Amino acid sequence: MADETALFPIGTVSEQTGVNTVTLRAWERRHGLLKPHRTPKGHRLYSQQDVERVKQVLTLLEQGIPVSRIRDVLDSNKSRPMLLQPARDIQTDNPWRHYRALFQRWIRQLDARSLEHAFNEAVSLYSLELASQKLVLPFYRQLWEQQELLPSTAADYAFLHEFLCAKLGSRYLQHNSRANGKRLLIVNTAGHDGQVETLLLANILSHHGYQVSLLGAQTTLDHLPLILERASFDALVLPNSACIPSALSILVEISRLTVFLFGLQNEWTAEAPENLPIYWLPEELGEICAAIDQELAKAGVETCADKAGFPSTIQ
Amino acid sequence: MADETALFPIGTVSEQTGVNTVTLRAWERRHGLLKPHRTPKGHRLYSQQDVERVKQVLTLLEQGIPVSRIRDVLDSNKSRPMLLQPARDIQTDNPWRHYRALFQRWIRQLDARSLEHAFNEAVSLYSLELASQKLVLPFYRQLWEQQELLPSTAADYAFLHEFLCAKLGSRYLQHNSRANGKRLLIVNTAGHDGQVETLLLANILSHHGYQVSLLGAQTTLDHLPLILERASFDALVLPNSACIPSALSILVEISRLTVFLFGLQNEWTAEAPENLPIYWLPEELGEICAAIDQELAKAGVETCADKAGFPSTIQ
DNA sequence: GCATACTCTACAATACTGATACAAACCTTG
DNA sequence: CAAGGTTTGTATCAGTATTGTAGAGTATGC
Repeated sequence: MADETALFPIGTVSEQTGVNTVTLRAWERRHGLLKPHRTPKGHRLYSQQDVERVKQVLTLLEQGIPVSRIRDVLDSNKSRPMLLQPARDIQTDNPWRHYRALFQRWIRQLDARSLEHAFNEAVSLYSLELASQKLVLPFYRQLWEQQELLPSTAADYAFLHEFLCAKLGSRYLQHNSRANGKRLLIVNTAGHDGQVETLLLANILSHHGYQVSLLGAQTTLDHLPLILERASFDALVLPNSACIPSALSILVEISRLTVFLFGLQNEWTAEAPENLPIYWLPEELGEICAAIDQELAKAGVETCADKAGFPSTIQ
Repeated sequence: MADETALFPIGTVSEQTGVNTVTLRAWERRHGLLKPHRTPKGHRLYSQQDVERVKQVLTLLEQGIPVSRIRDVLDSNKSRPMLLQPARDIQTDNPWRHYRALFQRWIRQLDARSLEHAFNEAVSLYSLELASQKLVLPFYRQLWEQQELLPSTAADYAFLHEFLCAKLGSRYLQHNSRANGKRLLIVNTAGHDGQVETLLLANILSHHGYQVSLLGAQTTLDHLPLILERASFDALVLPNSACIPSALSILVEISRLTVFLFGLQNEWTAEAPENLPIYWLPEELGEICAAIDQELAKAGVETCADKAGFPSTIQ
């Protein structure tokens, strides 16, 4: 269990990161890179976040950024979460090229550990939304296409898929355990191929504060009414695929839930029923939360006015 | 028997937990980690909860958290909802009944957060191996069977599957990033159905220190030679399914890798080639690491020698 | 009466602390 | 390109903290 409250002594941090204890102290003394808590007697106590920071420092070092500048780099990114260019060297023009190269390398070598490093760094320097859109998803989809043609890349795809499921699953659980907002049910009716996209969505939403429940590929629309009786949700999120308009309409009418669809729009969806609370999520990942917030706020108002007296879930 | 009110003297606790009596007293005196009841004459009397607490302390110690901090960590967890509740039910007779009930409840309500709490607790009180064997896998398999018959339980299965993938993936990455041992390649040729078992295995092995790379369901035996050229591994771990004896034999001869098979043995495997380094992993999860350690140690010493002599794990 | 437990002090093995020192690598600058 | 300075990782040191264990002396329980 990764307790947020857990604090580690310097030796443990050294083991976990591979940085000499002496060096850790030197970084702190010379550059203030870390400011661990102290015991009353002065022993350093590092939090899990400190450990993460050390790992970030390491990856920046690998890119040839001098230690003395790293603090500025890290702190300036912290204050402006989204868009600041990280260190200069990396990103002469396109920051993602750098990460693409890293991804390529670690995936070819099936090195999950290094791949995780690269992933963490990209996400922490930018954001999950941006990193996904610019790096992860294009890469993943490209491998998927290749894998169908070239058997030699099947392993790359299988490896990345497994990695992304693990990593995104991990973050989803972490965020979700702290989430306190409305309850969303995400159902991946798209099967294996939709797994990564679904997990990504779950990540974004739980990070934003929604309490997300995730259902895997064995569920179909038919099951949903039964499920919705058992637990109360504020909205339903579905992939476009395997959504039969009529079935969906009926579902919405019965459940009186707001439904969000994600993925590419296809024919029928252009003519989606207008009088039902069915919405398309924007393709831009960064806009998804705002879109849901907005519709749910509206729905929240309507609900009270419209169907006053009814419990928010169906009966 | 074994009511929750049972109280043990310090020696018994020491035996049950492996912690020296002197140490237990020191923990109490120096850090107030435990506050056992006392007889009128001052002898310590520990409850079952105290014993559990000691075990929690041990797992935190393993993570490198200093004894002096552990009290805070445990107490801050206590203030959070789930963690302390089990106290009574757990140990009446069968601790797993308690968790089965919790699992049932949280799965029915699709409540990932509570489910995670229950999972964490079971794993930290016992071990992943034990919790998997006694609780998680039986539960998972039961749902799998039900789900084929009763459509109403399809969601339960889909939910648990997704949860386990996320949770096990998360722990796997965490362990793996600290692992420093030999490199293992686990390939899940079994597809969706093998995902949880494979992740479980990856967890156990990476926790034990092996550097584990994980390949998902798109890989077949045919791909492996290509893959093995790109990255070096010390051994290969495969599910029994989809293993054609002849193909496997050839693969082993070419790659000169030790291969471990997991899952139920089927017909052909009884007659597995005896002169090749192909071994079955024991069904008992707790014994898997030892088995691999043993074979790899042997292989390491007499790499190219003839290992016809020892049929230990095969069979 | 013998095994077990109690308290308290002591001790050895680590681990951590700040400070200083030094060599190698990386810069300026002339 | 050479001289001189700076940066950075590591080594060392003396002093202190932490932590498991040992022992002495005494009390309890079956």
